[in-house]
Amino acid sequence: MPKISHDKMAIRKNQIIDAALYVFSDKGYSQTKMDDIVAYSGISKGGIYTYFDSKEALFIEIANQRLQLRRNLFDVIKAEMGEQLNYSQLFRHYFYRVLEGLEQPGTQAIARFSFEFWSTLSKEKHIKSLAYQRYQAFLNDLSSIILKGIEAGEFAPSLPVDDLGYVILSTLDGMIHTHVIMNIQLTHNAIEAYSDAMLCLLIGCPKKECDL
Amino acid sequence: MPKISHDKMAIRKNQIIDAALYVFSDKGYSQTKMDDIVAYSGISKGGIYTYFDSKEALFIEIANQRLQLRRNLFDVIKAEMGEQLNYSQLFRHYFYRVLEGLEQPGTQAIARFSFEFWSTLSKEKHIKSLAYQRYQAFLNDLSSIILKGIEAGEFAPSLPVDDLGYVILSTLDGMIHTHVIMNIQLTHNAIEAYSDAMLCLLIGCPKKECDL
Amino acid sequence: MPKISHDKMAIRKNQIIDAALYVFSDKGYSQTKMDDIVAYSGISKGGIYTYFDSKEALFIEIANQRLQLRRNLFDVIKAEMGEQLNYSQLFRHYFYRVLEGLEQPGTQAIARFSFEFWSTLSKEKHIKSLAYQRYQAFLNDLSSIILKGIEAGEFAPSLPVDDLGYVILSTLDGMIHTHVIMNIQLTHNAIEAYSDAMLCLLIGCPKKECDL
Amino acid sequence: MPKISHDKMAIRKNQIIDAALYVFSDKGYSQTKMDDIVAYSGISKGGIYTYFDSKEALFIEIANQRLQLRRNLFDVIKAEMGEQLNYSQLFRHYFYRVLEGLEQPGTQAIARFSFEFWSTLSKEKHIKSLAYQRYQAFLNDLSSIILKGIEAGEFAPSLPVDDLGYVILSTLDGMIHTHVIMNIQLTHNAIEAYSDAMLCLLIGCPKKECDL
DNA sequence: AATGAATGAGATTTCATTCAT
DNA sequence: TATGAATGAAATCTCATTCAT
Repeated sequence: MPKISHDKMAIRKNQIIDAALYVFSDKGYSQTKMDDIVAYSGISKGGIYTYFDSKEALFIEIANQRLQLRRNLFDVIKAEMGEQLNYSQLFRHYFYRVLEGLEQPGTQAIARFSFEFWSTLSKEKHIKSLAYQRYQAFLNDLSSIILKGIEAGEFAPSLPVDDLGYVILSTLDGMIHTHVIMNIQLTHNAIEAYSDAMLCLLIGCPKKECDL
Repeated sequence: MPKISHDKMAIRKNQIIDAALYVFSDKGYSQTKMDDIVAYSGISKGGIYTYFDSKEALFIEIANQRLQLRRNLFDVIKAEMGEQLNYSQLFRHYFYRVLEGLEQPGTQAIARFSFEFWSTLSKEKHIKSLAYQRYQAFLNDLSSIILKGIEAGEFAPSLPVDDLGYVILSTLDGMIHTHVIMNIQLTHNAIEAYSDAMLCLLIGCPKKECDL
Repeated sequence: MPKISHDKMAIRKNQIIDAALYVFSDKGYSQTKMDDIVAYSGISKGGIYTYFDSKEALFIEIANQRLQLRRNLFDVIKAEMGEQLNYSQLFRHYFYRVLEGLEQPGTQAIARFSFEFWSTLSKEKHIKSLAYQRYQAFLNDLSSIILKGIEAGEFAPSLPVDDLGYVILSTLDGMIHTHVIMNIQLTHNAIEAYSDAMLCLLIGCPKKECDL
Repeated sequence: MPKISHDKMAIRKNQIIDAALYVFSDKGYSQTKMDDIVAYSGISKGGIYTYFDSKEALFIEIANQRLQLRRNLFDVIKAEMGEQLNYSQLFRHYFYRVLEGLEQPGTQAIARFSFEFWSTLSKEKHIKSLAYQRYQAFLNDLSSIILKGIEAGEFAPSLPVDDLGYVILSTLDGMIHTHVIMNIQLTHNAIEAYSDAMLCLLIGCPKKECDL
């Protein structure tokens, strides 16, 4: 019998999350002080620690929400495009959506503090395992779609699906990293080139031909 | 008229660099305290500050040395392989060299603290411009090789060379990032898949064919 | 809605002030480390910084309290002496009070670190303006008393009141400075001579006569 | 048999003194780094320490030179004014010379770092005794002139000459202090008022009359 | 549950002085 | 003598987290 209702707690939690997202975006992860979140959320230090064990926990909550969004993206695209979509187009749309989506306000900032978080804490045991879970979850999504593409006769990769998954996830992150961390302009042509390369991989362009 | 010779000073500088490289690798960039470098190098605090203005300057020196190494890598490969090497093979070798090279002791650690450095400090003006210079330098190297491949009739990319450069540099970083930061196993197959994808891009696999 | 009452906070603030006053007196301003104040007050480093932004702020608080005391001194003397006091006597008492008061325990030490503070930091903008405010406040007090003395027909200075104020404040400080900073014995006769000189000024001893 | 002549050494010493004077004036005593003096003098760190044991010794050398100047001031005034000068005029000239002299370039800066030096180091034994010597030397000069003024029938102080000396030296310092440390404007009227007051003291304005 | 004052272990950099060359 | 690289003991302020109220 909680003294305040679950609804109230959820509202409060969201207030905190929103404030954290805002401040992390503004200052980056390490430069954000708990006091900044206190100031922006209007909730007291103790209040925040009631709902989140640490600054880290706050990030992880945000990261999980973002992960859901990204995992849902294939479904969203499917829904938007309707049934006439083939798998190649699905992937193309996905890459464009993610990379062009970086220009939406706030998105780069989130990517920025996320990269910062992982690279700062990647050595900690519990962070390692968390990263692994996230990767696996995402890889599953990807693999199942690729497999469907293969079943549909559209994809014919010459290498195992999981390895393709590694490449796709990694390189997509790399495209984002160079843009948001190294601050290099990301052009439309680069996005197209990237998509082409990934599609080649999935479709299985004949190596011999390609490589001479 | 220096009190001690330039040689001695160079030796001392290297002592410091070596110690910093060791400690950064061991603890990561932000977790490294100047005291750690002092302890490991056996050189006094003031002594280190005689040669390097800050921890940041120490990192940048290391990063510059690594950049040289990476920029030289194409030449090294050419020299090793002799003249019979074609450009496709040159790139394949390059990708393998970089990615398999991660298994050499110390290499991952260096990548790790480098990612950490850039993601932590990427917002600072002078770091931004440094990142940009490094990117441009590297892009130049890459572009000139791709252009030679085109002249040789081996490459026929369907997109501008600079955009290809962005994709290659970014995605290669991404491959490394996922492995060293997210701690995901990097398989031989993934390296191969990655190389295939990049080669498709350079050779210009016919899009229509590829994408249906 | 403070977690602890305002009273408790005031007590804590005073604890810190007292400790700072003690340590400044003991070691001087620049030789006092925050750690000394921490040790002597028994309050944690962070606790002190909760109440005072810096060592400087701590000094200024002390200095303001002392300023109040000194500004009140004329009133105190009036109250003690009753109505039969004339303005000449008021000033004489004031000079004696201040200069003989230096022999009270702790007073010299306070003067000492105050001189140190001002001479060390006098070039900083915000310190300059602070010094100016303090001077003006004090000058006002002095001027209004001198003016009353004039109205009462007791004083007849031959120069503007503000300039007299400058001389009185400056020279009184000088008397203190020589004693506490240069460590020169301050005799009763010197105090008397000083008072005579200042009184001449206020009363307006005929110049011709004086100067031949 | 010195390897380099005394002349060369004297030149070198002066080079250092000049540089120190310049930098102390520019930055104040505590803010001056030995490296600043090295940079400005063009003489190496070791070189400076060959001639002066410490930063403190450097200040003391400068202070001694200035003391000589100030001690000579009475003679200079006498010489300039010729024999028709009486003692009252001598003192008046002296006060004006010192106080108006503050407007000469560099003079305030010297006063500033001198006050800083003494107030920072006044607690050290050897500094205390140095200050005492300087005071005595100066007091002697002053006393002997006052005595001559008495002999000449011009002065008739009602208090011992040494106490008058204390008052004159102290208050003159105080006038300077308020101007250069507290940054308060020093007016012509204030200087006149100050001179009047001191002259009253020397001439011995009848107390009863003055004080009612 | 909520508050926010208190904690205290750091972390970077400075600089007078020394001394090997 | 002259040089200037090396020393290393400080010293200020930060901030995630706790816990008495």
